[in-house]
Amino acid sequence: MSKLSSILKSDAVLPSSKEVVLNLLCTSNYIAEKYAVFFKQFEITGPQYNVLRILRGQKGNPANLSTIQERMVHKNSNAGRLIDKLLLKDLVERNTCKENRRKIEILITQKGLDLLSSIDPELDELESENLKGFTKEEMTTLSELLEKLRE
Amino acid sequence: MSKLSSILKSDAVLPSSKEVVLNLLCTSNYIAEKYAVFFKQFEITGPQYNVLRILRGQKGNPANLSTIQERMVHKNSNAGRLIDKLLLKDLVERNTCKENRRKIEILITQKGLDLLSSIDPELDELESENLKGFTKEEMTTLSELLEKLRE
DNA sequence: GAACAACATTTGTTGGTACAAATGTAATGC
DNA sequence: GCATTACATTTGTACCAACAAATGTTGTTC
Repeated sequence: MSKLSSILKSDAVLPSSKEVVLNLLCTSNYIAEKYAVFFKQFEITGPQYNVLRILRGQKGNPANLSTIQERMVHKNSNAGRLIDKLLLKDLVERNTCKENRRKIEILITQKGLDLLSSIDPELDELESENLKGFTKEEMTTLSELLEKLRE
Repeated sequence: MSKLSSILKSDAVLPSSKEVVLNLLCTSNYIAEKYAVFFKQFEITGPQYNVLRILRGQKGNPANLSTIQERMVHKNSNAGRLIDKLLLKDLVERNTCKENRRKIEILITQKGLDLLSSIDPELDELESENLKGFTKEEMTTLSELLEKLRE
């Protein structure tokens, strides 16, 4: 059972608005934890994967810090320190930009690309597993309602 | 605009399953951030509020750490250190249990209760504001779909 | 060209999450 | 009663989030 009441061990009757928010937070935690466990096998974290994905999307062009920050799921994370961690694992390369020495150029390394290649098929599997009980319509409805909540 | 593409600055077409997950994470961040800003006025954080709520729900009976942990939205948070923070603000009281000295008894203070009283009406307002565009049916549907995702 | 503002990143600090290990206490079996 | 086990909390470490301040660089204005 994964009802709110059993997660929070409380039988209190809540207004629908609180129930929605608590469901949102609990489900988000649940999914985030699944991802964390998944990424751990690759000795990486979710935010670090996010950075690598963005860098791969650059298709060879270097990205600077602010661009990465903008595109991350967590806008307020400190991309600089995430890059530090990725550097230690040789998954990215960092150079100061010659034309504008305020900027730094960040590139994904071949090792980084290889790691992503090994992660992606398994991640796809995890994702379809997560949503295996859902019809296409339910997924669309859920996405729309979540989007509406951000308005 | 709060569409995923504008949040993540990417026009990539994603499979529905990835889209749902990203929408979930983005919406959860969005809401969590709103709450963080809200609680900040009261010099408290979301998890700390969560602990205070649980303690108030005890209606005068002390709670021990493991009980609090169990009932929290974030199960893996370190309730012990949250209690430390609350102690510094005199919002809770901590005593070692006389019958079983392994346990500690945690109680919310009058100051803590007063703080909750001042927070609650404003929080209710924030919550109904968050969901003001939703019909009752939409809220139910959203809660159900979120719950289904945890199965 | 010196002062100033704008930009890009780095650093520092506080708070929380996640997990493992250590500590102290109580109950159980022999 | 002593060792073992289970229980409840504390402590330690690594990582991320949130935010403010500092640093270094470039562009602009007078």
